Amino acid sequence: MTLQERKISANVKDIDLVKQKREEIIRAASKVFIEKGFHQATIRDICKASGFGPGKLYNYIKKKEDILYLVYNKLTMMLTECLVGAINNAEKDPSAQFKEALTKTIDVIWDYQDLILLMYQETASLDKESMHNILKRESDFVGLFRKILERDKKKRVVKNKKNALEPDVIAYLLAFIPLRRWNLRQRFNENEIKRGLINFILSALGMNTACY
Amino acid sequence: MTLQERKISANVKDIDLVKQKREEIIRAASKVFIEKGFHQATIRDICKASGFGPGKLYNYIKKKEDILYLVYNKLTMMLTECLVGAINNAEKDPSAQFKEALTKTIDVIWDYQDLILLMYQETASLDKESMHNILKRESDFVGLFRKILERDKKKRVVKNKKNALEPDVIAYLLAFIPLRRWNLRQRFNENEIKRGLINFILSALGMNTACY
Amino acid sequence: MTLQERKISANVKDIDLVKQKREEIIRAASKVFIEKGFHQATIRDICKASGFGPGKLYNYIKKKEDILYLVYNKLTMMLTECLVGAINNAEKDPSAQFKEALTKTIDVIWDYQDLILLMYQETASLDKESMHNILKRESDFVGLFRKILERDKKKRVVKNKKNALEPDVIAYLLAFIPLRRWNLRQRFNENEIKRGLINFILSALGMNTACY
Amino acid sequence: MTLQERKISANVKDIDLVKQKREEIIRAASKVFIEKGFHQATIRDICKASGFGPGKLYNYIKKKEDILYLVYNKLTMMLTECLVGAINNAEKDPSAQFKEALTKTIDVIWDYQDLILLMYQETASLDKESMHNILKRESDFVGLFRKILERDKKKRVVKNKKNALEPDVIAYLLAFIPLRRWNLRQRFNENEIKRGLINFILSALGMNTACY
DNA sequence: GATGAATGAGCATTCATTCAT
DNA sequence: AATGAATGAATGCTCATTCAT
Repeated sequence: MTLQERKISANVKDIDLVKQKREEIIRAASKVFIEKGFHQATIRDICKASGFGPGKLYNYIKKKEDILYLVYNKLTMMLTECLVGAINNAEKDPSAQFKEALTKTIDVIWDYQDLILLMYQETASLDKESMHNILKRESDFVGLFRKILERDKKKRVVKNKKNALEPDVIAYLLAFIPLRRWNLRQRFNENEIKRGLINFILSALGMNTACY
Repeated sequence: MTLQERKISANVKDIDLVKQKREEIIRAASKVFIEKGFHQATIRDICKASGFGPGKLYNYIKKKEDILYLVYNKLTMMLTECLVGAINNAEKDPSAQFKEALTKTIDVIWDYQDLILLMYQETASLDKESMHNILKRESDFVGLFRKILERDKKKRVVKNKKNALEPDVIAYLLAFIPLRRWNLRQRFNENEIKRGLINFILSALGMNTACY
Repeated sequence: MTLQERKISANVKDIDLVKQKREEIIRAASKVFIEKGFHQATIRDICKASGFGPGKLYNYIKKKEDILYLVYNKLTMMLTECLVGAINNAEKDPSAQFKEALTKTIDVIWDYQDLILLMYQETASLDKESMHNILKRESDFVGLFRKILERDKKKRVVKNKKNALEPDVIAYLLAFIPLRRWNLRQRFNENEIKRGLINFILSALGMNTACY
Repeated sequence: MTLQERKISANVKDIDLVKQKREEIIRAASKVFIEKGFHQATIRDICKASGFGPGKLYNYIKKKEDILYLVYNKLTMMLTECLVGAINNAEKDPSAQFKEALTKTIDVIWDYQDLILLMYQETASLDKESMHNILKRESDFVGLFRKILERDKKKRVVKNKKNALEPDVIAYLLAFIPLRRWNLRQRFNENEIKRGLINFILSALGMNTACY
């Protein structure tokens, strides 16, 4: 599950500078992409938001799409790290631990729902290699869930359903909030959405939801 | 739940001709949009695919985005009709009926997964009015599910979970196939995906999945 | 001073029908041209205003510009006839007669100021032949003035200035109202403008302006 | 009578460069507009004439119409400056001074007759703000004439006619040359036209024309 | 002679990318 | 390494004109 980053070549040689400037680009571009979408966002928009001139910007990327990849890369790194972190923090009993991991993950997803929505909408805008790379992250993310579910099944916390698709569906359910946000906003508040989703997942897994 | 279509004005007066030519446009544009996405697809692409010249094309629409709306409109109409049809076909016991409706809906979704993916990706490309219109269809779709679930709960087929978000999540799960297609293709075949999804939904609702 | 009309060929053979339909076209197009200008006005606009379809319209003209020529032709015919009429109506003494001709001409110009403005603005949009034809009308119009002024000079009504340009300038002054309309509207009313112009012309000619 | 320029925003930041490049655009576009008129002139024509590519061109303007405004702006600035300059050059007696100002102004008008004709023909092509701005220049120009005439009246050089429209008509007469050029060319040469016009104006004002 | 759908060259404008300084 | 003006192919769309019915 090592994350093999697609390399984006830069004119600038200083690796640390590249890393630092790309962070600035990611920060600015995220805002612009969320606001306008990838295609509507122009390089000029990103220049304005980042304070870079086009020449400077293109010293750190090769094409516009690279910026999208940088944003996605950052995001998927963060999400994966978050899930890994939540899981490894194993102090409590398996059930409570899973619930906590889920809660934490959903909290993070809530915070980044705009970017995650963007990711679902604009992944197709990536070239083959970038897309393959990002999809690999997602399948790693699903794999992480599979591992947790299997571990818990062994410990008999989760009722065995023998449904091989289950981890994929669970992982997919996590995108519920970003993808349904606009449809839910009028009818539910943040807590209702989060709790509703967690309860649904837990009961789908046959886990006790009493504590919520 | 009446579907209020947004009217797109045309230069051509003959209503039937407009209807017919727009079908051709929808057919051609669907292919192009699926292949390239809305923004990458040029009017010239759609002209080539439809055999229309730009002038002819613009006799039936006002702007590029109208074509996207026409495609969405067609799709959401079909999906809603399909679900309504499946539900009203009430001969069997509630449980069997729900399962059948679900199976049929998922079959249709499978057939149109490319377009549904497009819809999730490009809805943001619509103008306010069109987007509102399409989102309304989706919420009608969810409402349809809520109705079914509530009807079945009364008949004690479905275990009551008191989760107000449930219909939204179920409706959302139907988009699993289009949205996860690329992530699943390598590991599962059509039947595994369909059955896996149906089983997950049924067991999440607490319904017997033995027959599958 | 015979007005040699440029012939515009028509698909339709019936001469009277052509004449009648062209009158309708002129009526409708005048409104549209005044409102939007020649270039901004589309054939569709003229179709809408006239109730003609494009096919019908093009049965009576060959190109868009022909319509402009038809409008100009109508207008210059009317203006010339008006001036000729006013002059030939020779009952009073020369001085009074000239003043009356001037007054009447200016009244007509006032009524058609929109079209005359259009003519000054869009003459350049005509092709060579049409433009030549229209310019010929203008020089005929000037010639008419020259004739009057010379006749009056012999009768010693008008002081002789020996300025060969005078008739041209006087004719030009008649366009003062259409061309300066927008600059005058805020500061003067109809009567002030008309009287001011007439007085200026008369005193430039050295004629008594007491009666005004 | 301060001339409030409408600001046209540019992508290029260097103010001096903008000024310089816009001069080039004005130079090239003037030729093209004179030859073809504003609407017939395409951006490609202006690109070809200026040696600018469309991208470069649009770095200095926002829309095609801005070019027309730039041309007009340049022209009206020049005309006003010329008149102001001629007037302030007050060494001789009022009568001679007025004649000189008139002569100089008409010389300038002669030199720019093509552009002035364009201005009369295409002002309607400007948007509201630009048109308002240009009309303001014209009324300032008329105001300038009013001032001169009133000054001279006080000094009894010009016979008082008590005609409030007089300055407007005089200013209007200055456009005689551009607007009548094509009608005059065949019958008069440059000097005849200039002298004829000056004499007409002077005698209309009741000034001695002996020296001409 | 009327109808109105079809045609397609042409338009103004944008914007990712480059490259001289 | 930074700057920002220049590049120019490509885009969505219009509209005078034609022509089958």
